Amino acid sequence: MYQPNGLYPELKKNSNKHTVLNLVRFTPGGISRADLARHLGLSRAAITAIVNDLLVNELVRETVDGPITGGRRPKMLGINPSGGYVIGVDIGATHIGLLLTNLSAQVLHEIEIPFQVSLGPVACLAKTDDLLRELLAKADLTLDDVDAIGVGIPGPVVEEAGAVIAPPIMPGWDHFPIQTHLHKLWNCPISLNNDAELGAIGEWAYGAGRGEDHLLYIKVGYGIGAGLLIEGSIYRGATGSAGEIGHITIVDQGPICTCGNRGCLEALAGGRAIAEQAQLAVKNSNGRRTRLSQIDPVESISSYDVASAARRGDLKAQEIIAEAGNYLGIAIVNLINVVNPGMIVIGGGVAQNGDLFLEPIRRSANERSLPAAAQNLRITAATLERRSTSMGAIVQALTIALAKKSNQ
Amino acid sequence: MYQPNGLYPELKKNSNKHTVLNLVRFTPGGISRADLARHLGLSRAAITAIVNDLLVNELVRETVDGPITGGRRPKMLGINPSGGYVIGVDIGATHIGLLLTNLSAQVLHEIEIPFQVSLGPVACLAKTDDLLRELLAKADLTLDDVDAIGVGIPGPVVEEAGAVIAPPIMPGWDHFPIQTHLHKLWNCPISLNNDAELGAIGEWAYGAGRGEDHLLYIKVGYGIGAGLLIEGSIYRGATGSAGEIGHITIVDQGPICTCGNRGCLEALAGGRAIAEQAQLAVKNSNGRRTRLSQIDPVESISSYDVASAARRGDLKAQEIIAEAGNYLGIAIVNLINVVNPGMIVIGGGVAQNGDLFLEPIRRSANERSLPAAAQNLRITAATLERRSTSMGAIVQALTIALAKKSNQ
DNA sequence: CGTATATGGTTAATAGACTTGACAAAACAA
DNA sequence: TTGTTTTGTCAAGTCTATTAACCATATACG
Repeated sequence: MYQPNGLYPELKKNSNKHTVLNLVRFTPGGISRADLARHLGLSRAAITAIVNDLLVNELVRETVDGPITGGRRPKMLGINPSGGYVIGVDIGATHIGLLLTNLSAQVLHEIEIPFQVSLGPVACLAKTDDLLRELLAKADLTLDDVDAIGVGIPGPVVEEAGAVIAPPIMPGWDHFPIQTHLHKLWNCPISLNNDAELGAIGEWAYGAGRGEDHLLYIKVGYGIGAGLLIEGSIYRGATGSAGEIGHITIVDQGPICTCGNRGCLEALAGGRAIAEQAQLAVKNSNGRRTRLSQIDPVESISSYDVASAARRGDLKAQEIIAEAGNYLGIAIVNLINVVNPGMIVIGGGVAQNGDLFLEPIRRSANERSLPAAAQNLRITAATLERRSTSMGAIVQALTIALAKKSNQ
Repeated sequence: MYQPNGLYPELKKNSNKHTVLNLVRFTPGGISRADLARHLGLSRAAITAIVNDLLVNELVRETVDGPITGGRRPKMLGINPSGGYVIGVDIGATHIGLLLTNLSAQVLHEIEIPFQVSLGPVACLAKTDDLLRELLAKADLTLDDVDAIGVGIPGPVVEEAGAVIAPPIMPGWDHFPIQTHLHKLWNCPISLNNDAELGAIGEWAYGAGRGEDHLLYIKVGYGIGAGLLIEGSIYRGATGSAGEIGHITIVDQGPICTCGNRGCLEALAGGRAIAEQAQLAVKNSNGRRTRLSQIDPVESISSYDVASAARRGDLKAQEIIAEAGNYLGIAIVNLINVVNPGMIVIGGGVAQNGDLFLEPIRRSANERSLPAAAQNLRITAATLERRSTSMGAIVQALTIALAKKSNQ
């Protein structure tokens, strides 16, 4: 089951209590005591004791009668949504998004604005602070009402430092103490994570990857990153930079990448690459009218514009998207042979094109990866769409909030 | 600490007892009760009880006085070597090797012969059976004296089936019931694993990767495979084929590979590719005398011959080895960004060339992988040399043997 | 040398988590 | 209705680990 990261190691005590809490959290529709006993391999009596403890602390509540089983009907348990709030923050390369939810992860309020992360940490975090206070004002709440805040950032996070290391698309952020800075602003427990990791957690908890033991989430936004979830916990590697697939080499002497190398995946299939190719195509089209050429100035064409034009039938845009899918397919075949996931979920703006983008990937996977790994592998688009990362941040925040409450 | 695979799930009970046993097994020079208490986060009193249980069952024994600590000198604990034997079997693409050890993994006898795994499962397993009985005869033992046998095989193992799926270098083995077949022959607990995974375990337990939490072992033999050890346990992925890196694409329209695709790593840097390039080089050398050209017939030149010639100064052989290292470097950069290991250990025949082979790899890693992942990453050659895989098989066999004895 | 202090290991009493086995509650089937 | 099945609870007992005391053995220092 889901095990949170090492921030609150006291969770190792009372481990069954926390496993129960996690099963209640992540089982759609709730779960009965008898099912908990079966999942945990404990007696029903033991579960009764654990659940009673969670009931008196008002973390969990009995919701409805469960399905008919041929005997006494089970009482379903769910997280008690009242008694607290959490916030999820998604800082992307070109946007900032925030969600406010109750303790059962139901979204109460939401804000999203365009913002360039390259403007640096001070400006970006100040803007994030403004937005967070705006979000709280909407809900008529203050920071004291918030139990925990999860934050996602598009670079490799070193957990102990609460900072990112040399992130190619985040100039100026290297080693900036993000976690400490935010803690000073908000005085509230904060979980800082990589955006693709959070996307994986979000889709695993509430989206397309529900219940999958070996989930690989690939985020194709301005940059490209991957989050790997193994039996419900993030795999971060030795120094926290696992899944940084944006800078693996795909074409030996390909286009120059922001990281300084050539032919990186991100420089071929990332949102930035897609936008640049579309701009180039419009410039070379000699004024022929297409959906893309109507955008003015040409330099403002974004990957979202290309994606939207492709969905509406623009042939050049479709070609650009399919080509990006093709490059991503090559990278994914390597990932399949190395990681052998049970499911791959593709998120980020470009992935919302569905099969146009996914088909080249599926084709590569079937043709080029080993049968042992390609059998039973599902490749789908993210179902939380723009919210994958911020819902993942909510999951992390809830983990902290619920752990705090259950140890009072 | 090391957790064995799911074969004997009753290990989940008495988990601290087994953690103690594993710490005793894998700590060089043994470990004291006080250190066990610190590692496990238990009281010294609890450790005393657990250790007494292991002592009366003769699994563990007090060895020597430990180092001076400024107080009473600790008594070191080690595995009791007497009372049982295990066997490790390494079935490679072109050889079969067997080790016989006592319960503290000290090698008592050893056999290795050349053998083509492509001759098929029936012939290969019959030959293995002959060798195992020869090994037992050498030690004046019978199969009844053997507690468990670990077996390594160069293809992706599906644990539940005890078989391999579509292994490119093992024609005729697809879905053959290896584990059942061997169990009928030997009537003894058997652990069947992929050879690269066992290499990783072997180097982690007794070789270059001791104590490393995120170890990637890469085996460059006739084929190329990788084993990933995360906090002491093998990562197998969803269907058991994680780490099959031999067939990731390196050169888009490169040479044809045994798997049917083009430009696979194995077809560029595997032992087979190295041998073929050397044979070609000799044929094109117009009779110039080199170390390699003295081998007759030319078709019998193996990757071991190339490696040995390179070590003795043959320039053409060195060039071939360095080029293979270069291709492997490209693949490893991708692995570093995806898996973010703390250490990479390179094993297999070619790796015994040391820096000649490792330098191109280290150079790629530093130039092309992300700083967050490349910092603190060590890349070294395997120290168990030809025994990496068979010692890994011994580790797996010992895990079964000790679990059996401690649950009596 | 004797004494203070630190570490290593054991013991007995105690606390907490889980199991066992019995039983009531609530459903279905005849 | 009665019998069967499943869910949930209760009380007694078991097992594991903790606490706190103790002894054993080392160093440091006057």
